[in-house]
Amino acid sequence: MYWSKFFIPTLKEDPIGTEAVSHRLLLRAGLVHMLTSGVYSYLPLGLKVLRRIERIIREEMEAVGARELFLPCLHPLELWKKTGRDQVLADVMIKFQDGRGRSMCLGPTHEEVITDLVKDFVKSYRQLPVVLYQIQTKFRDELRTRFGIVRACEFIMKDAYSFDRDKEGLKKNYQLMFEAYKKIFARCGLDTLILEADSGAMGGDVSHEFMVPASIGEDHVLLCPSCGFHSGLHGPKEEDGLCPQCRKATLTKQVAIELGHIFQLGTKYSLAQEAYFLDEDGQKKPMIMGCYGIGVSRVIAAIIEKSHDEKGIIWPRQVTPFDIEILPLHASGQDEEIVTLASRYHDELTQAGFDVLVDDREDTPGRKFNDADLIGIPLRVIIGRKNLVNGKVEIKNRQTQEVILVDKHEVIKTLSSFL
RNA sequence: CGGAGCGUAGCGCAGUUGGCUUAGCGCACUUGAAUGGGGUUCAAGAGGUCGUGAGUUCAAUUCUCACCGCUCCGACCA
Repeated sequence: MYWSKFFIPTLKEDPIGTEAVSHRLLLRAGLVHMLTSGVYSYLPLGLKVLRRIERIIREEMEAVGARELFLPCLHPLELWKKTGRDQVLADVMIKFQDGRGRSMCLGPTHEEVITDLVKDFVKSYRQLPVVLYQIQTKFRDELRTRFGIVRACEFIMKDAYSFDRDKEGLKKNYQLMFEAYKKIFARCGLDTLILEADSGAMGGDVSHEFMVPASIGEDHVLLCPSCGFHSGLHGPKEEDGLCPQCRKATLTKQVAIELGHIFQLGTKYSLAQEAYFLDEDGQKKPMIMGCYGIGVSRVIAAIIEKSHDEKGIIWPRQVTPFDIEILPLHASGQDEEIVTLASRYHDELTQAGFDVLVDDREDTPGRKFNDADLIGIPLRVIIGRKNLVNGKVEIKNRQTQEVILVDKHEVIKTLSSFL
């Protein structure tokens, strides 16, 4: 891919009103664009990151037997009245009347919709368990949006739902999701803290949150600097309380971003919406449900919060929009060898399975270097006269800043060895 | 939803004690030239309902009011 054809509108200056590093870099690196408060467009580069994360999520969901589907975001309010959540979530629900006078809402979550769907098809214990997921836009009327895409009115969520015949089945699926979540966040290059949590408006009894400590966020965790013990604010009440595990240090309050939340819902929805099945013994029973959410757009923000420097983003390998960026430093098409070499590397590296971006803009080296640091592609190939006179090309690691000079014929081989 | 601040070109900002005749600056953009390893330089351009509406006034981008929008703090939040 060539920069001139990809649409990467980078910003030289920090946009006003961007407190969070991730918010600032998302805008500056041309990943997202704000339409209005809490509503963002994903530009090609940002969408590419989103797709990489989604791919990881899909692989791990499929690996635990969850099947993807796609639910509507337009919901009849009638459905929500069955569970009473039209009241519980009244503050965040975006409601309106359509042209036919129907009361509708934009889905803030999908328990009601999935339950309505599953109950129509699943009638027997023989059909259970059923585990379904989607990656979908959610709508919440947030009065106070914060930190760019961290707390937005419209955002992307992966939500999965399990339906089992009994509690044992639920626990098994819950455990599978629990492990899948650990893998997903690890593959995204994130260290998560897992906390037992409140079920809140979702209902049910067991629930876990997956948090990433960051300099910004809307949640807090209590951390022990000595043994690593951590807890939500529901555990030890005192912020400065002695660590209940090692008793060597006092707990400190740490701001964190909540990326995932899983719930053992039980029968809350199946009872309210009459999602029953006939069990082996001929008895009509409510399905036992679980639900499992990941704030996909929020994952992007968390990754940037955790992986950047003063110059820009540093993408972890698994989620980077491109694997390699090639910088031909040439005077507007005047240096044929450099231009040719850049396109040859592009073709051969693409052939070798890399996702490659060539900064083919007719711009000064300074701007190309700065933009390259900003968008944070892990590996950079710099082709310039300076080294080419000795038959050399420079390869630079974005994270370590490490630079190696390689023979211009060895570039593909050297980069392939990094894969 | 309470408190505070802000709204002038794509972005970041000056400015107007109400009139100064054609509202500026930096970056970005267009054209030309030079440069070509860390946001290079020079020249010439293009780009504006001064957030919206009403009021006061001979005259409003400037004053007053209302509304809209954005940001921050708080409340809220799976």
